[in-house]
Amino acid sequence: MKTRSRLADVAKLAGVSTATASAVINHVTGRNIRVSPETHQRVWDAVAQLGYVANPAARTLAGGKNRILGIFTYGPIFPFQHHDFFHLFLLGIEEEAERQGYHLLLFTNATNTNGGRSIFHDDTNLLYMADGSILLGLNENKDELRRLQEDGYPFVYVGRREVPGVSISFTAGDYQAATAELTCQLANLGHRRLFFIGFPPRFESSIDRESGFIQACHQQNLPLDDRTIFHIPVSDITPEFVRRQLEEGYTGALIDMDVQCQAMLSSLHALGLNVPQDFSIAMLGDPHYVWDNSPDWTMFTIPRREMGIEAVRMLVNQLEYPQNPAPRTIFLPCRIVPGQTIAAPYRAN
Amino acid sequence: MKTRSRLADVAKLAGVSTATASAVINHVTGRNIRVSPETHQRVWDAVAQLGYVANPAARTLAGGKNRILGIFTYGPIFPFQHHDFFHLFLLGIEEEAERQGYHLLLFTNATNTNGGRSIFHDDTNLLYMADGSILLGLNENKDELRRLQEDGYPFVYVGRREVPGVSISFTAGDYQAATAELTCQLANLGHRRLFFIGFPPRFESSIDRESGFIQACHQQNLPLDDRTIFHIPVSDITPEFVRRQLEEGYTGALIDMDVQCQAMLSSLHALGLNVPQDFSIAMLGDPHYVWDNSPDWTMFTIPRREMGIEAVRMLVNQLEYPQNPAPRTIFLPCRIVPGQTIAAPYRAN
DNA sequence: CTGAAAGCGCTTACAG
DNA sequence: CTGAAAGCGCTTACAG
Repeated sequence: MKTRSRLADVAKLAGVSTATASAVINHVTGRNIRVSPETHQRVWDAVAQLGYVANPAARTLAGGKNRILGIFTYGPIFPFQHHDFFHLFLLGIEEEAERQGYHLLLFTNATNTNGGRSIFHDDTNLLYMADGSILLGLNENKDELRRLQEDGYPFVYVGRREVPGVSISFTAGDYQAATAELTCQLANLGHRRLFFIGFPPRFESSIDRESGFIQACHQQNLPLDDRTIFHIPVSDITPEFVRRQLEEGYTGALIDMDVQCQAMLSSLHALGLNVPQDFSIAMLGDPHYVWDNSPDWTMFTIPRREMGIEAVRMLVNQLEYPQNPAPRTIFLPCRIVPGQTIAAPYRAN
Repeated sequence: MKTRSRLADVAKLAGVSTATASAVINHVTGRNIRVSPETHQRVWDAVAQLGYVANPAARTLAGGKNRILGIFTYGPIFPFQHHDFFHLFLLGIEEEAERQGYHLLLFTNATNTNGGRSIFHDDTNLLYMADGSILLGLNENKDELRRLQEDGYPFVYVGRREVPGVSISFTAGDYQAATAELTCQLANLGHRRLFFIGFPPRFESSIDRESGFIQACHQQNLPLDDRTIFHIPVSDITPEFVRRQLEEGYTGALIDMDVQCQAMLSSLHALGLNVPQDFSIAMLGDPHYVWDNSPDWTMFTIPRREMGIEAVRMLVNQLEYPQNPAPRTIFLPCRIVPGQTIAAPYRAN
């Protein structure tokens, strides 16, 4: 087992100082640092002869960047279910990181005492190993994000995140516009009463869908009352619930997730009703799970790959041009998928 | 933007030397290094007060470990196809890395001039950023593996890899045993003539399947001649080819991949024959793609998750007990999936 | 055009 | 029980 050669070895063999060798190897010669072609050649010859390879840790420590982007998720990044939640995000992230010449560091050793993951774990801010980081996942800790921002650590969240008091960078899907668009499509088909089932407005992504719905209701003059917006568990989407809605004159719904949509479907079936003949459903996102007998949902897809790509671009831009006041937030359009679950309302026929 | 505090700051605040602070923070107190409980407490108080987080690059450089495991693949780690090739490997790797307290560094910035990826890139050995690395992927460069081994860099390959002159650590699926088992099952059903379609023995995984087949043929006294083992492209698995094999008396085949198996199936259908009534097929691995009308294949599954887990364990063991002559190679059993594509041979009825 | 030297933030013998 | 000091392998002013 031979020992690795160091920059000093290269310098000695080439008959130059480590400063010169470093400059040559890092291709920073040409402006302030001028090196004769002969010296240049001697350095590269020495590198080749010794099989020199730089130690990235030393480079980092000496103040250079290490061209590593961190990836932090508030949970396992490779979940067990086949339909991998993060896969398309990661695909975009890797694709763009490779293009920009960055490695990816996955922070997996971050389990905190509550069983979740934390950035400020034990005695180490994990993220400082990387030049900057991409954060993903629903269960973020806003205090950590604030601290990160206050520390001046460069990061971008994949998904809109608002933290009171600080502004953080993110790339998000434009759920608001997509939800509004689907709502308008239903209105244009003749629906006059539409209701919404979403999650409590604890997550920005839920807020965006809900506000898209409300916005479209205003625009289309659809009524909003206490039977229009629901934050209820799947178990509450019962046939009784649905019957009540039908009695109120509702002819369609915008629903935020496949599980809820499927529950709605089951309840309609239980009442002997079909989609979209008797009732229209638009799904606000793409399915998380694979269902045996799933209709061809009318929905929008979340631009996961693009969100990953743009997050890397934004972060790299931040790292390489820190003074550049580039946009720190970006909304990417969601593609509307026509599907087969919306139609003109029954009563309108 | 406050500046990060260093170990020296912690030491000063706690009124101790950096050596003591380092020992406390790294939990190495107790044997040679004895620290009073009060000192211990003062150090941790200082850490908390300053929000101290260690710089992993400095740790690495100073000869300490940084608890980072590298992951190197000879191609994108997140391929575009939905049925993600690496997903289950990564799942196992992450799971075990988290358990062992290691982070994961994905080397994505490794594109070489040929469009592939290389470990020794430019003037840097990427892998030295990590304590040790896990390598995956079919298109490895054996020269790089040799150099890595000669440099004494700790790594484990997921999948059997043989490099002339050096012995490298790996975790592999036991394809040989699984192929032999399926061959024996067919023989026990009454098949006396079985043929094999595989890849040219350029990959260890192909060699293992082929030798498992040959071994079982010997054991079961099945004939081996020039129509028994094929390394042919999918396009050559034509009805003509199949008819020829049937004429030679073959009643079943062991085939190394879904694409080839499906081609075989099509050719049989074209001849008006059905599986398994007229012909038996065993698939040597699990499908890579999702097929519209795929039979319930008799096959074996590759223990991807377990291979990932064991690779991490082996690597960590190598890192933490370098003197420990633990097994450097491990073969994990493949699970046989009964399926519906093998049966007693037609002629035997 | 090039070199001597400081310094990045740690760990680890070694000395006491 | 604890500290002073060397050293890991680089980069980067700074001096000439």
